[in-house]
Amino acid sequence: MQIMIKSQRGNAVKIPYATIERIATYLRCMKHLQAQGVKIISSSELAQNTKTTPEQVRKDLSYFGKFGKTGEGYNVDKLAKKLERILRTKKEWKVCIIGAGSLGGALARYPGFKESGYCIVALFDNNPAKIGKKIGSAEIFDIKNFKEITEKTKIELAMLAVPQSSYEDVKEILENSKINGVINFIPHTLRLKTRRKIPVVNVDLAQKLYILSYLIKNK
Amino acid sequence: MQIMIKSQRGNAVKIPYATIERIATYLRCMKHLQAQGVKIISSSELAQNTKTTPEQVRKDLSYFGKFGKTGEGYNVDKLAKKLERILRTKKEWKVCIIGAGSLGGALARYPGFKESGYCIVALFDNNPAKIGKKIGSAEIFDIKNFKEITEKTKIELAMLAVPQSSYEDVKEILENSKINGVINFIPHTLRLKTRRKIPVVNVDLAQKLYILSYLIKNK
DNA sequence: TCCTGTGAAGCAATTCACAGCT
DNA sequence: AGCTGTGAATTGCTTCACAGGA
Repeated sequence: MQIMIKSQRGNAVKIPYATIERIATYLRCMKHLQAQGVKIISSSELAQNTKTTPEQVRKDLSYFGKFGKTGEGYNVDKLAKKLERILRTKKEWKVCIIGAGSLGGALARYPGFKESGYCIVALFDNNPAKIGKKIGSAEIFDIKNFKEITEKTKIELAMLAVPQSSYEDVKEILENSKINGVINFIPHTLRLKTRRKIPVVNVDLAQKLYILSYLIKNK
Repeated sequence: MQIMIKSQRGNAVKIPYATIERIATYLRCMKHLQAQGVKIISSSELAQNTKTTPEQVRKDLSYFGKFGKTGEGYNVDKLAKKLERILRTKKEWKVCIIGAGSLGGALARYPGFKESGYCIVALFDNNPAKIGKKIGSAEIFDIKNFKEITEKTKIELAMLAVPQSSYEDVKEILENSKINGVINFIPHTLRLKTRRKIPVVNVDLAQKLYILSYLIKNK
């Protein structure tokens, strides 16, 4: 899977999906380095911290511009800013979580989202006992009001953390909403059939264990 | 990244990593079909359910053998069994979770692991208030006893769900243990430096949001 | 001397196209 | 007629190797 972008000169360029994944990882690494007060980093050091090769780092970055200084490396603060700009248009995205069970609750409490500029502003559930309660600063709303609340609050992203049995219901709710992107933790490959194309990132937790046991068996 | 396996005839074959990921997804799909009572499925139907192409499905499966019937499709029960056998050697793997916070707790309660044959048998934490309590059927133990308990109980897999600040400590504990594989939810690229190679699958939750916002921006 | 940036080469994965079976 | 299995062709990704700048 490749992603088209416009280059600085205006001509279209194809970017490998794997490059985007690594760019996000480089950014995370930059933030750690900033916290440690590191000012300059070379492609080989960055590669070591992200399980890749120096050439790969340089090639990945070169899709988006020239960020380094020859013979020296990359300025950590500057590169962090550039990578942020590559990955998103906004400073803060508003995110909701569908499903206020243990997984939904854990996602709501996960500190990494806020740190990265993704703000969990609401949860949705169909359990009356949960509605009205708060997790952190995010309130739990009735899933019936999903469309209304997300549109009023301008929530663009949703994370799905409901049990498998609610999969079809949630799919329909999303298709009728104005949500712009979805992270799906339900073990089904989600494909929303709407006119406008809504990107979906599927995360299957059990799949990770299958892959792990395969790797152990065949390492 | 490619993975070498021995083919039926004994010669080594390279398998794309992406193929393994898809095989795990096909298996999940097979289980849904079994639950629905579907007996036969074609490569094109399977492809539709897993966001890929029929050719890709057939090619993926062909690395491991011939599982279909010409002109008909695949027997769901039979294929499910075959895929299980491709992905793992054991019926049940014992898994522990390091970190009994909200993420660790959510993973311990996640029903999908047990359904797939991965049994959460223990959690580890350093908070005395939590030690001795239970989540589902899994007890929370003192992280100090990690090596002893995992070896005695024959736990092979670990999932990391501790805060970033405990990253270095946990890394050391794992390196001194007999754990055979790790799923890492800490936002650091984990690379264990031990003599025997321990496979690690890194899952960075915030990274998924970065990717999503990139896809929205460039769709 | 050291490290970036990048065309070109090499390698890997996917898609095509069709033979073959039922 | 319909669907699998698979070499061959194609496309895409990574690695190489080196020019060029500090």
